[in-house]
Amino acid sequence: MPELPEVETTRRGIERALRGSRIKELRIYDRRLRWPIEQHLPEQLAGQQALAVGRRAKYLLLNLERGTLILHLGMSGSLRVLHAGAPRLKHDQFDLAFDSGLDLRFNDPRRFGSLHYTHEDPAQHRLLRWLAPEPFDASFDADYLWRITRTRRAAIKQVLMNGRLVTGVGNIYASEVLLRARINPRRASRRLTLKDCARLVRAVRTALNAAIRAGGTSLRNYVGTDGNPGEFRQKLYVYERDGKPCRVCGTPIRKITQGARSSYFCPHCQH
DNA sequence: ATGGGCACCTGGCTGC
DNA sequence: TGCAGCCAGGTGCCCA
Repeated sequence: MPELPEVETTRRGIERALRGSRIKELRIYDRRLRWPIEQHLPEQLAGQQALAVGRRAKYLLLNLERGTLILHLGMSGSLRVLHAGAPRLKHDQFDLAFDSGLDLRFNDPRRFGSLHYTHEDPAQHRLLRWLAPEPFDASFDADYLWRITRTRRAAIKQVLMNGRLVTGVGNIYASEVLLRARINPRRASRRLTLKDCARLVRAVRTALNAAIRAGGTSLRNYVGTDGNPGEFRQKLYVYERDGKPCRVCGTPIRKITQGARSSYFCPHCQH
């Protein structure tokens, strides 16, 4: 479910609510996430203060005094900040209870999410080590995109979705970004010009920024930490708009399948 | 090295 | 109403 804007919206909500408070208890309701939650995690976390909440790609990083919690929302996960004792709902997987009287609750119907803990530099964790630069980092620029696409035959949509090449862009925003950059999702990556790469970098940043400002996109499960849905859905140009008129030129939006995922594009605006 | 396909899991919707 | 089939926001891993 969540791509970078939803994860960033979640990060901001959590940080505001939890920064500085101390973990009382990790209550695990179901350890069977994408990787089973480590058995002895509760003892390791109890008593630690939450110093800050960071983000790397779509991972949330909860900085504690002695280590870092690495949390991924998967396809259908969401985090909410609740008052202690709030009734449990179906698919609640764990609660991180704080001494402030607030609980951080993870709900994830499909259980594709994950929770890890490390005492080391989280950037060196096996799940984070290979990730591409952050989209808002200066190192993610037209030259970078041009360089990594020179020898690739894969469609540009696939490159946007590959976390080792580009981070933060998932299936919704890949289509949205390509519309904004006026590039057809099927274009072979190595056929991109330097100017295409420059437009693409700008499009990634503007699309992600606009979605963050709207609190993310809610389609099925996603809610922010306050329980409210994101409002970017109304601003989508192409995603799940097949057959509807392009907001730029009026041509019907087309839907195709790439790598078993749906792509949406305007056959008139994108080449 | 690259890229394609599968796997993990539950639920909602469609169409017979 | 029931049920089969398909689809859904991610990504690690195996194989050619």
